[in-house]
Amino acid sequence: MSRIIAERADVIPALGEIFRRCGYEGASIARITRETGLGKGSLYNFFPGGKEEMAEAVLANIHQWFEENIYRPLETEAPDDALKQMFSGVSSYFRSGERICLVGAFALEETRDRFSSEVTHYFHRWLETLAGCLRRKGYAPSKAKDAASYVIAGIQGAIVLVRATDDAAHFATILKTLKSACDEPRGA
Amino acid sequence: MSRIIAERADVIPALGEIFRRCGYEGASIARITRETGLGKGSLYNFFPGGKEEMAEAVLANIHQWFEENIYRPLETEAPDDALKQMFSGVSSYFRSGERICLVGAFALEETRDRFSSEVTHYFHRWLETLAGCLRRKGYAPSKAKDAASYVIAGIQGAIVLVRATDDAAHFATILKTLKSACDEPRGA
DNA sequence: GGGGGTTTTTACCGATCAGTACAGGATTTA
DNA sequence: TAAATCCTGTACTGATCGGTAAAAACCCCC
Repeated sequence: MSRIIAERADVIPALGEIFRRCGYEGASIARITRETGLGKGSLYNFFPGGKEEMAEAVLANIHQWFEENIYRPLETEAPDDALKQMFSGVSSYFRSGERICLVGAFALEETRDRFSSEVTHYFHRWLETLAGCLRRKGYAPSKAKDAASYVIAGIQGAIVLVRATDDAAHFATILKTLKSACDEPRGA
Repeated sequence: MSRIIAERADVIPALGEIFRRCGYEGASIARITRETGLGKGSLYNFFPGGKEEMAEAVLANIHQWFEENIYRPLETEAPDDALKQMFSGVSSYFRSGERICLVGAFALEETRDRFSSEVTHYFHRWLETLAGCLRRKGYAPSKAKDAASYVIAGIQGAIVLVRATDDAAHFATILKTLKSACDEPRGA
């Protein structure tokens, strides 16, 4: 290990994986120190606000990733390209459902209240950028909104299903169906 | 309150709601005693195995409900009726997403490992009975399996989305789209 | 080779965790 | 009514929780 073992930014991804694996309550400080290799002092030096600040930093980091890799393409690129990027990006980001969506998990946990603004922001941005993309693709505004929530729910549910059944194959088939549903909108 | 305030069976639904609200780790014994009104002694009298046995009882209770109200109709009734029952039953059971699916939540939590057999059983039964129903409706076997996982993922994701956005309206529109997707199978 | 400031280690805090032990109260049985 | 059994409130255990404080180690610049 080099001189400075870790900076604050270097710890955040590791924190993210711990929160993913254990949830917010299950990620005890003792566990975090053990798995990051950082002592309590270092942790509270990086994150004076304690565990809550750690989780906020992780959520901000996640949001930034989605902003750059998912939302921005949905806003700026050609609809079909953007959709393709979204599905492939999401598939590799969540490792076919073996890596859970921390924001979705937080939405189900009790911690939902604590981080409600981050959680709602994440999903609102996703909903609005995806709906915008579908509008540009030719969807009527209200259909675009419905389809966006439909697709995002499908992705979140695919993660749940993969974790529950321990069968990552579900993920690809579900996303494929979602993608084709985007391409051939049906009447509601 | 009557002579015997509560029997074991009476406590289980209350336990279920607490686990739903707080998760497994977040549902402390102190909290359970407070919200059920039962003392520690009574709780450990009903559930000698402690919190783990409480959660198992809740999961068994949930599974039984789905077995009777969702899976059995899917197996025995006419496909279209069974599907209708499933969607309306699920919608009222999860109160349009405002009540989460405890099994799905456990699948995302760390507790997944502890209750993995119950979690996988719940989803496997749902997958197999729904796929069977779709086969009887005319789906090819492999299409039926894919559609079943697609629909169940959609339902689970709808719950996540409702909780995240605090907008229960998503639930009905997503389930409506899922239902129409069952009625008009598209090519994959 | 020192200061001076910043990390990091370590011990410690009160609170809470799940679970146990047991005594006293209530109920049932005789 | 008396005895036996069952139920339940309460106090307690050791462990762990998140967080703090201060001393020790470290680094950079002079």
